[in-house]
Amino acid sequence: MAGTGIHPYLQQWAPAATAPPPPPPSVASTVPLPPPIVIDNTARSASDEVRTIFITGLPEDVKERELLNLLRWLPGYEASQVNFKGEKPMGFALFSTAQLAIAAKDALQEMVFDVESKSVLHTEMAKKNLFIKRGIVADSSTYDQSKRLRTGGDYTHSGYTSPSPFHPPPAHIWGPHGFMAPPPPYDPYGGYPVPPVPMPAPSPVPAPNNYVPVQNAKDNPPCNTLFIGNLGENINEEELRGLFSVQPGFKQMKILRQERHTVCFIEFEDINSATNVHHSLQGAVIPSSGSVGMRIQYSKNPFGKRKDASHHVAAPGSNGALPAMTYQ
DNA sequence: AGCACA
Repeated sequence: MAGTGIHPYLQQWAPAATAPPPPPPSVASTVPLPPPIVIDNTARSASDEVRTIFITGLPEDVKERELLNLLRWLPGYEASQVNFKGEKPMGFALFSTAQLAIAAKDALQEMVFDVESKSVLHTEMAKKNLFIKRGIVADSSTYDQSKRLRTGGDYTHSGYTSPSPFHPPPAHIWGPHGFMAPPPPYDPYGGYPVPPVPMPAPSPVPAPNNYVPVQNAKDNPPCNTLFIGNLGENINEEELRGLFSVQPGFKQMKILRQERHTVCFIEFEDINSATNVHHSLQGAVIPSSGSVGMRIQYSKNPFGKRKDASHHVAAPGSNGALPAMTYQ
Protein backbone atom coordinates (compact mmCIF):
# COMPACT_ATOMS: atom_id res chain seq x y z
CA MET A 1 0.00 0.00 0.00
CA ALA A 2 0.91 3.59 0.17
CA GLY A 3 2.06 3.44 3.70
CA THR A 4 5.55 4.43 2.94
CA GLY A 5 5.50 7.93 1.60
CA ILE A 6 4.98 9.65 4.83
CA HIS A 7 5.48 13.32 4.81
CA PRO A 8 8.10 14.16 7.38
CA TYR A 9 6.01 16.88 8.89
CA LEU A 10 3.06 14.66 9.30
CA GLN A 11 5.05 12.31 11.38
CA GLN A 12 6.33 15.04 13.49
CA TRP A 13 3.21 16.45 14.80
CA ALA A 14 1.31 13.29 14.76
CA PRO A 15 1.58 12.62 18.41
CA ALA A 16 -1.32 10.44 19.08
CA ALA A 17 -2.94 9.58 15.84
CA THR A 18 -3.50 5.97 16.46
CA ALA A 19 -1.26 5.49 19.41
CA PRO A 20 -2.31 7.83 22.14
CA PRO A 21 0.20 8.35 24.89
CA PRO A 22 -0.15 6.04 27.80
CA PRO A 23 -2.92 7.54 29.83
CA PRO A 24 -1.68 9.34 32.88
CA PRO A 25 -2.47 7.57 36.08
CA SER A 26 -6.15 7.99 36.07
CA VAL A 27 -6.61 10.70 38.57
CA ALA A 28 -9.52 13.02 38.73
CA SER A 29 -9.96 14.18 35.21
CA THR A 30 -9.51 17.85 35.81
CA VAL A 31 -6.41 18.11 37.88
CA PRO A 32 -4.34 20.83 36.26
CA LEU A 33 -0.78 19.81 37.01
CA PRO A 34 0.08 16.21 37.59
CA PRO A 35 3.68 15.73 36.66
CA PRO A 36 4.56 12.10 37.16
CA ILE A 37 8.10 13.07 36.42
CA VAL A 38 11.42 12.03 37.67
CA ILE A 39 12.44 15.23 39.30
CA ASP A 40 11.93 15.09 42.99
CA ASN A 41 10.29 18.31 43.78
CA THR A 42 8.44 16.42 46.36
CA ALA A 43 9.81 18.63 49.07
CA ARG A 44 7.90 21.59 47.83
CA SER A 45 4.35 21.68 46.82
CA ALA A 46 4.16 22.36 43.14
CA SER A 47 1.88 25.26 43.76
CA ASP A 48 4.48 27.68 44.97
CA GLU A 49 7.16 26.75 42.52
CA VAL A 50 8.48 29.48 40.35
CA ARG A 51 7.45 28.57 36.88
CA THR A 52 8.33 31.80 35.23
CA ILE A 53 11.41 32.50 33.24
CA PHE A 54 13.21 35.77 32.91
CA ILE A 55 14.52 36.71 29.51
CA THR A 56 17.10 39.31 28.68
CA GLY A 57 19.03 40.01 25.56
CA LEU A 58 15.98 41.02 23.60
CA PRO A 59 16.53 43.78 21.09
CA GLU A 60 15.31 47.15 22.20
CA ASP A 61 12.69 47.28 19.53
CA VAL A 62 11.23 43.93 20.44
CA LYS A 63 7.49 43.67 20.24
CA GLU A 64 5.60 41.76 22.80
CA ARG A 65 3.98 39.88 20.02
CA GLU A 66 7.34 38.70 18.77
CA LEU A 67 8.16 37.16 22.07
CA LEU A 68 4.73 35.69 22.34
CA ASN A 69 4.98 34.09 18.96
CA LEU A 70 8.23 32.53 19.90
CA LEU A 71 7.07 31.28 23.24
CA ARG A 72 3.64 30.07 22.39
CA TRP A 73 5.06 26.92 20.88
CA LEU A 74 6.78 25.87 23.99
CA PRO A 75 5.06 23.21 26.02
CA GLY A 76 3.24 24.56 28.99
CA TYR A 77 3.41 28.15 27.86
CA GLU A 78 0.80 30.24 29.59
CA ALA A 79 1.60 33.89 29.34
CA SER A 80 4.34 36.31 28.65
CA GLN A 81 5.14 39.92 29.08
CA VAL A 82 7.77 42.43 28.13
CA ASN A 83 8.72 45.18 30.52
CA PHE A 84 11.16 47.89 29.78
CA LYS A 85 13.78 48.87 32.24
CA GLY A 86 14.94 52.04 30.63
CA GLU A 87 15.20 50.91 27.07
CA LYS A 88 16.25 47.44 28.02
CA PRO A 89 13.46 44.98 27.51
CA MET A 90 12.97 42.29 30.05
CA GLY A 91 10.81 39.36 29.15
CA PHE A 92 8.87 37.14 31.45
CA ALA A 93 7.10 33.97 30.55
CA LEU A 94 4.92 31.83 32.68
CA PHE A 95 4.64 28.10 32.18
CA SER A 96 2.31 25.58 33.63
CA THR A 97 4.94 23.81 35.65
CA ALA A 98 8.37 24.57 36.93
CA GLN A 99 9.80 21.80 34.87
CA LEU A 100 8.35 23.08 31.68
CA ALA A 101 9.64 26.48 32.58
CA ILE A 102 13.10 25.03 32.99
CA ALA A 103 12.78 23.26 29.71
CA ALA A 104 11.80 26.47 28.04
CA LYS A 105 14.58 28.33 29.71
CA ASP A 106 17.10 25.85 28.37
CA ALA A 107 15.55 25.87 24.96
CA LEU A 108 15.82 29.61 24.72
CA GLN A 109 19.18 29.93 26.30
CA GLU A 110 21.65 31.60 23.95
CA MET A 111 19.13 31.61 21.18
CA VAL A 112 19.87 34.15 18.51
CA PHE A 113 16.75 36.21 18.59
CA ASP A 114 17.73 38.60 15.89
CA VAL A 115 20.71 38.39 13.67
CA GLU A 116 20.84 41.98 12.59
CA SER A 117 20.82 43.44 16.03
CA LYS A 118 22.92 40.52 17.18
CA SER A 119 20.62 39.89 20.07
CA VAL A 120 21.14 36.67 21.91
CA LEU A 121 18.77 35.62 24.61
CA HIS A 122 19.78 34.92 28.12
CA THR A 123 17.34 33.19 30.33
CA GLU A 124 17.05 32.46 33.97
CA MET A 125 14.35 31.40 36.26
CA ALA A 126 12.52 34.43 37.47
CA LYS A 127 12.53 35.40 41.08
CA LYS A 128 8.83 35.13 41.29
CA ASN A 129 6.00 34.11 39.11
CA LEU A 130 4.51 36.34 36.52
CA PHE A 131 1.30 37.65 37.84
CA ILE A 132 -1.59 37.16 35.53
CA LYS A 133 -4.44 39.52 35.79
CA ARG A 134 -7.64 37.71 35.57
CA GLY A 135 -9.96 38.94 32.96
CA ILE A 136 -9.07 41.04 30.03
CA VAL A 137 -6.18 43.39 29.76
CA ALA A 138 -7.42 46.30 31.70
CA ASP A 139 -6.06 49.48 30.34
CA SER A 140 -7.22 49.80 26.79
CA SER A 141 -7.13 53.57 26.89
CA THR A 142 -3.47 53.92 27.55
CA TYR A 143 -2.48 51.18 25.19
CA ASP A 144 0.90 50.96 26.73
CA GLN A 145 2.51 48.26 24.70
CA SER A 146 5.37 47.79 27.05
CA LYS A 147 3.17 46.64 29.83
CA ARG A 148 0.70 44.50 28.10
CA LEU A 149 0.13 41.07 29.24
CA ARG A 150 -1.50 38.57 27.09
CA THR A 151 -2.50 35.10 27.52
CA GLY A 152 -1.03 33.31 24.66
CA GLY A 153 -1.95 30.85 22.04
CA ASP A 154 -3.88 27.85 23.01
CA TYR A 155 -1.77 25.35 21.20
CA THR A 156 0.54 24.40 23.91
CA HIS A 157 -1.70 23.47 26.71
CA SER A 158 -3.78 21.47 24.36
CA GLY A 159 -0.87 19.50 23.15
CA TYR A 160 1.00 19.31 19.93
CA THR A 161 -1.74 19.43 17.43
CA SER A 162 -0.94 21.89 14.74
CA PRO A 163 -3.10 24.90 14.26
CA SER A 164 -3.31 24.13 10.62
CA PRO A 165 -2.13 21.35 8.41
CA PHE A 166 -0.38 23.91 6.31
CA HIS A 167 1.53 25.39 9.10
CA PRO A 168 3.12 22.74 11.18
CA PRO A 169 4.55 23.92 14.43
CA PRO A 170 8.25 24.51 14.45
CA ALA A 171 9.32 21.05 15.32
CA HIS A 172 12.81 22.34 15.00
CA ILE A 173 12.14 24.11 18.22
CA TRP A 174 10.79 21.28 20.20
CA GLY A 175 11.37 18.21 18.18
CA PRO A 176 8.70 15.80 17.17
CA HIS A 177 7.47 14.93 20.54
CA GLY A 178 10.24 16.97 21.99
CA PHE A 179 9.86 17.80 25.54
CA MET A 180 6.83 15.78 26.03
CA ALA A 181 7.18 15.99 29.69
CA PRO A 182 4.19 15.05 31.73
CA PRO A 183 1.42 13.97 29.49
CA PRO A 184 -1.02 16.62 30.45
CA PRO A 185 -4.53 15.56 31.24
CA TYR A 186 -6.05 16.59 28.05
CA ASP A 187 -7.93 14.94 25.32
CA PRO A 188 -5.80 15.35 22.24
CA TYR A 189 -8.75 16.13 20.09
CA GLY A 190 -11.14 17.45 22.65
CA GLY A 191 -12.23 20.94 21.93
CA TYR A 192 -10.04 21.20 18.92
CA PRO A 193 -12.15 22.62 16.14
CA VAL A 194 -10.63 20.88 13.16
CA PRO A 195 -10.47 17.16 12.83
CA PRO A 196 -6.89 16.03 12.77
CA VAL A 197 -5.39 15.19 9.45
CA PRO A 198 -5.71 11.51 8.77
CA MET A 199 -2.52 10.05 10.04
CA PRO A 200 -0.98 7.32 8.00
CA ALA A 201 1.71 6.27 10.37
CA PRO A 202 0.79 4.91 13.75
CA SER A 203 3.84 5.76 15.71
CA PRO A 204 6.95 5.18 13.71
CA VAL A 205 9.13 7.11 16.04
CA PRO A 206 9.71 6.24 19.62
CA ALA A 207 9.62 9.69 20.97
CA PRO A 208 11.28 11.12 23.97
CA ASN A 209 8.65 10.95 26.60
CA ASN A 210 10.42 13.00 29.06
CA TYR A 211 12.98 15.57 29.63
CA VAL A 212 15.55 16.04 32.32
CA PRO A 213 17.57 19.13 32.95
CA VAL A 214 21.10 18.47 31.92
CA GLN A 215 24.17 20.36 32.84
CA ASN A 216 26.05 21.21 29.76
CA ALA A 217 28.96 23.06 31.14
CA LYS A 218 31.26 22.90 28.18
CA ASP A 219 30.33 23.13 24.63
CA ASN A 220 32.11 23.68 21.39
CA PRO A 221 31.58 26.41 18.89
CA PRO A 222 28.40 25.99 16.91
CA CYS A 223 28.73 23.87 13.83
CA ASN A 224 26.53 21.70 11.67
CA THR A 225 27.20 18.58 13.66
CA LEU A 226 25.93 17.63 17.04
CA PHE A 227 27.55 15.32 19.49
CA ILE A 228 25.14 13.37 21.62
CA GLY A 229 26.28 11.89 24.83
CA ASN A 230 24.82 10.58 28.03
CA LEU A 231 22.61 8.18 26.23
CA GLY A 232 22.60 5.41 28.76
CA GLU A 233 24.00 1.96 28.24
CA ASN A 234 21.05 0.31 26.68
CA ILE A 235 20.27 2.87 24.13
CA ASN A 236 18.42 1.61 21.12
CA GLU A 237 19.92 2.77 17.90
CA GLU A 238 16.68 2.57 16.01
CA GLU A 239 15.10 4.82 18.50
CA LEU A 240 17.89 7.31 18.26
CA ARG A 241 17.77 7.31 14.53
CA GLY A 242 14.03 7.61 14.53
CA LEU A 243 14.20 10.64 16.71
CA PHE A 244 16.89 12.53 14.94
CA SER A 245 16.24 11.62 11.37
CA VAL A 246 12.96 13.49 11.39
CA GLN A 247 14.46 16.70 12.62
CA PRO A 248 14.46 19.45 10.07
CA GLY A 249 17.76 19.77 8.33
CA PHE A 250 18.90 16.28 9.28
CA LYS A 251 21.50 14.87 6.92
CA GLN A 252 23.12 11.88 8.49
CA MET A 253 24.08 10.38 11.74
CA LYS A 254 26.69 8.08 13.03
CA ILE A 255 26.33 6.05 16.14
CA LEU A 256 29.42 5.12 17.97
CA ARG A 257 29.31 2.30 20.43
CA GLN A 258 31.94 2.56 23.02
CA GLU A 259 32.49 0.50 26.04
CA ARG A 260 30.06 2.08 28.38
CA HIS A 261 29.23 5.20 26.55
CA THR A 262 27.39 5.21 23.33
CA VAL A 263 27.63 8.51 21.60
CA CYS A 264 26.44 9.70 18.30
CA PHE A 265 27.03 12.38 15.75
CA ILE A 266 24.44 14.04 13.69
CA GLU A 267 25.05 16.17 10.70
CA PHE A 268 22.59 18.85 9.69
CA GLU A 269 22.31 20.89 6.60
CA ASP A 270 23.31 24.00 8.40
CA ILE A 271 24.26 25.31 11.76
CA ASN A 272 20.84 26.67 12.28
CA SER A 273 19.17 23.31 12.09
CA ALA A 274 21.78 21.91 14.38
CA THR A 275 21.24 24.71 16.82
CA ASN A 276 17.53 24.19 16.88
CA VAL A 277 17.90 20.56 17.74
CA HIS A 278 20.63 21.36 20.20
CA HIS A 279 18.11 23.37 22.09
CA SER A 280 15.00 21.41 21.45
CA LEU A 281 16.23 18.00 22.47
CA GLN A 282 18.69 18.92 25.13
CA GLY A 283 18.01 16.65 28.06
CA ALA A 284 15.40 14.68 26.21
CA VAL A 285 14.84 11.21 27.55
CA ILE A 286 13.93 8.51 25.13
CA PRO A 287 12.57 5.23 26.34
CA SER A 288 15.58 3.05 25.82
CA SER A 289 17.94 5.41 27.50
CA GLY A 290 16.38 4.76 30.84
CA SER A 291 15.92 7.85 32.89
CA VAL A 292 18.89 9.85 31.77
CA GLY A 293 18.62 12.87 29.59
CA MET A 294 20.82 13.09 26.57
CA ARG A 295 23.51 15.69 26.52
CA ILE A 296 23.81 17.58 23.31
CA GLN A 297 26.87 19.49 22.33
CA TYR A 298 28.29 20.76 19.14
CA SER A 299 30.80 18.37 17.75
CA LYS A 300 34.45 19.09 18.04
CA ASN A 301 34.92 17.83 14.56
CA PRO A 302 32.04 18.65 12.32
CA PHE A 303 31.27 16.49 9.38
CA GLY A 304 33.15 17.57 6.35
CA LYS A 305 36.04 19.06 8.21
CA ARG A 306 39.15 17.09 8.75
CA LYS A 307 40.29 16.79 12.25
CA ASP A 308 43.95 17.30 11.53
CA ALA A 309 44.35 20.79 10.18
CA SER A 310 48.11 20.45 10.26
CA HIS A 311 48.43 21.50 6.68
CA HIS A 312 47.52 25.13 7.05
CA VAL A 313 46.85 26.05 3.52
CA ALA A 314 48.22 29.33 2.38
CA ALA A 315 46.23 31.19 -0.17
CA PRO A 316 46.99 29.49 -3.44
CA GLY A 317 49.67 31.26 -5.34
CA SER A 318 50.20 33.80 -2.63
CA ASN A 319 53.85 33.11 -2.36
CA GLY A 320 55.71 31.77 -5.32
CA ALA A 321 57.29 28.91 -3.44
CA LEU A 322 55.32 25.84 -4.32
CA PRO A 323 55.56 22.72 -2.23
CA ALA A 324 57.12 19.68 -3.72
CA MET A 325 54.11 17.82 -5.06
CA THR A 326 51.74 20.24 -6.53
CA TYR A 327 50.93 18.78 -9.84
CA GLN A 328 47.34 17.85 -9.48
C1' DA B 1 32.82 12.62 30.50
C1' DG B 2 32.48 9.73 26.31
C1' DC B 3 34.10 13.29 19.65
C1' DA B 4 34.12 9.44 14.22
C1' DC B 5 33.86 9.79 9.49
C1' DA B 6 35.59 12.09 5.18
